[in-house]
Amino acid sequence: MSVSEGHSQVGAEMDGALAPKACRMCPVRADSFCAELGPAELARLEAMRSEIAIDPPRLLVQEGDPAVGAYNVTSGVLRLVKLLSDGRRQIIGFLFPGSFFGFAAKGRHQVSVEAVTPARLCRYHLERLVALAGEIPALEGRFLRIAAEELEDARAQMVLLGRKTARERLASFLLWMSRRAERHGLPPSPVELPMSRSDIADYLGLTIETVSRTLTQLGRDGVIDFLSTTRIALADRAALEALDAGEDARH
Amino acid sequence: MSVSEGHSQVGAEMDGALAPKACRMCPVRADSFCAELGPAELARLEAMRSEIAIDPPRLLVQEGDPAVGAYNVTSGVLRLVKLLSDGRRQIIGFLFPGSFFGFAAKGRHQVSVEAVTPARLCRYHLERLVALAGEIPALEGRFLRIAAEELEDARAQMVLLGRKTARERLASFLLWMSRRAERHGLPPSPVELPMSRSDIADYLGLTIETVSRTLTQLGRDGVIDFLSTTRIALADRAALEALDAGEDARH
DNA sequence: CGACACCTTGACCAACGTCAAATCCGGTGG
DNA sequence: CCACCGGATTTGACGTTGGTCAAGGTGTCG
Repeated sequence: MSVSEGHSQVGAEMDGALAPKACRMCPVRADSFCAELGPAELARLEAMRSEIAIDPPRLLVQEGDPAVGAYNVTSGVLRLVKLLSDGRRQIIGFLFPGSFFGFAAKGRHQVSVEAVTPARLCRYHLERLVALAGEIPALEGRFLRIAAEELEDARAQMVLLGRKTARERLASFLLWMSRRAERHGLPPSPVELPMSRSDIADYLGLTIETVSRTLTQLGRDGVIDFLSTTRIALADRAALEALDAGEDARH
Repeated sequence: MSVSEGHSQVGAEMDGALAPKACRMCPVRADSFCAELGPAELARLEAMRSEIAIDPPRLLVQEGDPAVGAYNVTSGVLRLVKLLSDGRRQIIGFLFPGSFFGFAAKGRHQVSVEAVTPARLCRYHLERLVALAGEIPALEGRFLRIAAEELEDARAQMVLLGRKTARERLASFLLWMSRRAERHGLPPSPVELPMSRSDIADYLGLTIETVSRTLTQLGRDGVIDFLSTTRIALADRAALEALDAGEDARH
């Protein structure tokens, strides 16, 4: 298992039949970097775009690969993964529809990207996209804003990983998923969890067992309700928010 | 205690006597975002620049402040801090000479910035700096690169905080300081630690006691040598690198 | 209906945190 | 130059959270 872009590891190329109008009709454009572009610019972007599909457990990108592609998620969920050499795993973040991925500080991707659910993405040639950004200041500004937002998320996650208890981590996670749903016009509760307990554990710096036990405990305490394993109603949002803020390590 | 920019919380304004040539003679320019600029552009930047000094334990910026300033460190060390509401503290990173600070995703700084040692910084009005970046593609590109590098650092730190043992965290930290020194033309060993044990603990997601005990243990094992509390020789770099990579949780 | 993957639960354990005391070290004043 | 002071650091004894190991459940898809 291994290897990278443009090979069988990656999902099949889709036919470009819809390409000319694909962007204009794209359901996630408002949430994506390409929202920044006018019609003429969008046409230029479309010309350098291809579409790919990727199903679990496929890798889109592997840690260490040369950074040749840049991607925008149109549907599905993916995870960003880093491994230690003995196999310990940390999930750095998730990609949802509208998310962008592609910048790499030193010419190589420093994370692997894997499908959590079947997903579709627009792919761009990174250098060409960077060149386009150099010509369109609004686009470069948008990328800068995306980077700043990701940095903010990463910093919040550092607090979670460095200082929060298991209960607080789960509360923060559930609220984060809830807020995300709300931002996309969905109800804030119940929350739908497309990723496995194992993914949640590796995202929160815990084990599967601790995630499971802690969720059970939150359920017993009436803070959440299980509609199913993957659908959770936030029964006591105030309690979750107190936990999220770290109001008291004892709860 | 509190509050923010432009007030007494911040160090005194320095006189601009050297200003016209200050940038050209600046010892950290090669490491800073302004390295990107030609003479004419540099003059424009200088015109919007002021210089400040800040001594511990002063705050340069407080979490939640509106983001009006952007800063470049010319000397000294600062720390980026986030707090939970019950007082638990996570240090998100350190700023060294040449480091840039200022982007905020939603108009407000999401971290506090505090002096670790007496420090000097160039200060810019954030909006004007952003406007300048909009006019100078190379500058905007540099900012994007800075953001990408910070993101990479943050992601590496997420692995550390989520998955590494105390021993591995200290090894990673010491190597990181060593590599940083080396990049700036200093010897990779001994490492000089300008920050307190408490800062190290809050950066690594540990307690002071665990930091102290773990360093003592690394010393007993011959991996490091204490020249003083704040100067540490890396006696067995290979051992540190094995720990850093997470080759085996048992060591 | 059965197999398999995923999830939950239980018993036990160890790494790291907490609480407390001793020691070190730099700065100050005699 | 030396004694003293106070904060930082180290060390020690002990407790707790979350990890490990090991069974059971549960649900989903042939």
